[in-house]
Amino acid sequence: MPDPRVPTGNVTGVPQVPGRAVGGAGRRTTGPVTLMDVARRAGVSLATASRALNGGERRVREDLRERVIAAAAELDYAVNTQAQAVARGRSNVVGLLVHDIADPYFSSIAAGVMRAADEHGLIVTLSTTMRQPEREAGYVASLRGQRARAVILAGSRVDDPGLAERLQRELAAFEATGGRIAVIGQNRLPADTVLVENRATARELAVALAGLGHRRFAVLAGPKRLITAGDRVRGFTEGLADAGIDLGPDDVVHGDFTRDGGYETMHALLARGFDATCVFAVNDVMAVGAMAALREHGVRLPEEMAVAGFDDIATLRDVTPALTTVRIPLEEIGAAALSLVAQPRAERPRLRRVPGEVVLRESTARIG
Amino acid sequence: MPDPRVPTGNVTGVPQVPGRAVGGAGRRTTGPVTLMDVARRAGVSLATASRALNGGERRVREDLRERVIAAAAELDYAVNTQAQAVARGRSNVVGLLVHDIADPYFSSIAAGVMRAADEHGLIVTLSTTMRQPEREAGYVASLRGQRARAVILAGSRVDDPGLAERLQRELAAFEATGGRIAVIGQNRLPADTVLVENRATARELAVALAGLGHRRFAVLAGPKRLITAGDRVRGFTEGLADAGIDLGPDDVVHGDFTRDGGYETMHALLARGFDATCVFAVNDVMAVGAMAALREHGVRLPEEMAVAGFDDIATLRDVTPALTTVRIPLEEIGAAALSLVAQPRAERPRLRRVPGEVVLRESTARIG
DNA sequence: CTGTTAGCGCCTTCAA
DNA sequence: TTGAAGGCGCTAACAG
Repeated sequence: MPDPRVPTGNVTGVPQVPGRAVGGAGRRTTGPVTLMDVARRAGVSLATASRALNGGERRVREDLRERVIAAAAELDYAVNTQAQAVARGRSNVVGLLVHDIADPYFSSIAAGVMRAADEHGLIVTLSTTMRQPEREAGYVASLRGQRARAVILAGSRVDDPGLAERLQRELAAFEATGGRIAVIGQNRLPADTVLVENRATARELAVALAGLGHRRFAVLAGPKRLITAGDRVRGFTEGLADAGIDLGPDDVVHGDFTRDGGYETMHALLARGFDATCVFAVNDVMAVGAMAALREHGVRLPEEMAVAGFDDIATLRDVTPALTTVRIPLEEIGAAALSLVAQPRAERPRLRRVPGEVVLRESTARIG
Repeated sequence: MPDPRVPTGNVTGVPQVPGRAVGGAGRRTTGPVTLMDVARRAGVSLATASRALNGGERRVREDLRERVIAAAAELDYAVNTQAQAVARGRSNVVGLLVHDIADPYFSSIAAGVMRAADEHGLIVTLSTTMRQPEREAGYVASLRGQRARAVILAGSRVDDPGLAERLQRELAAFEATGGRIAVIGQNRLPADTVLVENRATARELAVALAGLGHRRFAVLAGPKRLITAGDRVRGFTEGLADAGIDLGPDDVVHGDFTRDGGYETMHALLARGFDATCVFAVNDVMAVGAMAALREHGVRLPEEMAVAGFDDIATLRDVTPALTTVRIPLEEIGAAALSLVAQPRAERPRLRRVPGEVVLRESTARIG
């Protein structure tokens, strides 16, 4: 159960919700069953009913306790969590902020968050920026209004000082009201962070690809301001340098962080002409788009062109040729982020490093 | 903005949250800024402040209104939506119930729900059953506790009278407290429904495949109790019958509704031996799993075996050979469901029919 | 148009 | 252990 304190109702199977009339002095309205109703039916006070139902410490006599629980079940009572939150000053909801929930990267993270939230008895509200990072701050403000217990920022940080400052202020305000914060991706905010080793693993990937005999590369780099994308490009460049390979500015082309982004930049590259044996797309979804574009141009994969991605998206593991990529444990990352915010705040921000793993598959054949 | 009534704060850019001391009689606590603080700073009453900030109808003098808004901005005030909901008796949250958010079918629907929710100023809380339909009722109860404005059931209905009855009772209770309900998929619940024409379109698909010359089929049917899966199998069987083709019980094998389900049942089928030129998997994710299994067995696609799926998952549009499938407008379905629950309840449940569209691609070559 | 005053449903001291 | 009562932050009559 998501929250053990919430009576599931219907234990007795008596569908008594509409038109119930309690005790001698029935309630006037037909609105939701309230704790008052339960208390009256059980013949106890409001306070006792509250303690019996919620009671962290069991300081209520057993028979009364049972009567209250029975009454709650009979009336199909469900505690008003909003009122509970107002009275207690804090709620049980965690806000999850993503750029696009249809993107498998985010939906995998979300799955992990949901699983962990369930275990912790927390409720998750979802917000999507529609890939407009400038909306993040507004959502954090909204979550502060909801008195959310925590917020998880799953989207990549953005290279924009103005935005970052506005977001930081909003986060500070959120935290000032007792909210917890976790960031997934980069360690650029003074908050608990699940750091994905984009740069280091992209570097390993480059070395591995060079080891396969590739010497000339093109990079589909994603949006310029997205730090996740930038880190991957940087790491990749470094890895190539390790192998004595130089990546010219013309070899790096920018575009959207989506399938269509990969498709279009690949098309542009093909139209312009380029000299490489291997294309690195900074995420799998783009890589798949690039593969489609290459095929349309009659380029045979992997013989005539190698392609590598990043993330190891589960749904994409069956594309052909199988995609060389970096495995990122997205679901675990989501779960880890939720665990962080479920814990009380530490003195210093916690940092959880998550390594990636290079996975060489058929899309990058050995050459030379 | 998600909710125009929620002041975004930080309009002035004064980071005044922690340690503010208002007017002569500063507040004792350092807790969240309250409407009372705003009212005091603006020199108006609580009611006026409330009206100025929320004011559906603008019945507050302009200068006062401005003073209140300025005060709110200076204090970085964010209305406590929980308290608001308690006072008003209803909240702005909609519960979205899916089986698995990592499944692209559900994440696409979720994307549509999010987009529409944003337009309507509603907040979405996500719940996942982890593919255990018996958990649905519990989540509806939890949403009743949250005083959610509505719930959207995105997962397939299940063929289980006991479960259905428990869910119905829970939904009735939810509705009795003023909640709205929308169901995606089958029209088996007395609630607004976005009906996906699984059966009719599966039938069309079968006819189309028969038109390609196929005469012997195998069906990866998914779980027995999942009605979405069942409807697709039924429609497909009917379509074959239209073409004078009989589908024997041995030609239909059950398994999970996932990629691995498709992979494993296909493997089982191959191990057992079967006589078909075309495999129909009841969703795309399973179809991709089946393709992987076929390849492992050295079966060439599509020459030696045709494969068809269902849903037209965007992320899977680039598999090779391109997958024949039925296009379902998942995002629009999600948006439609949200629109239904955003409207006031009608006398009779609304029904929105969503047709699918057969998309023939390379995975099902013409034979004969 | 503005302010006063009850609530909304629940939790939680504070006495008993 | 139990109950009465005040308070959480906000809204919505109801008077002015």
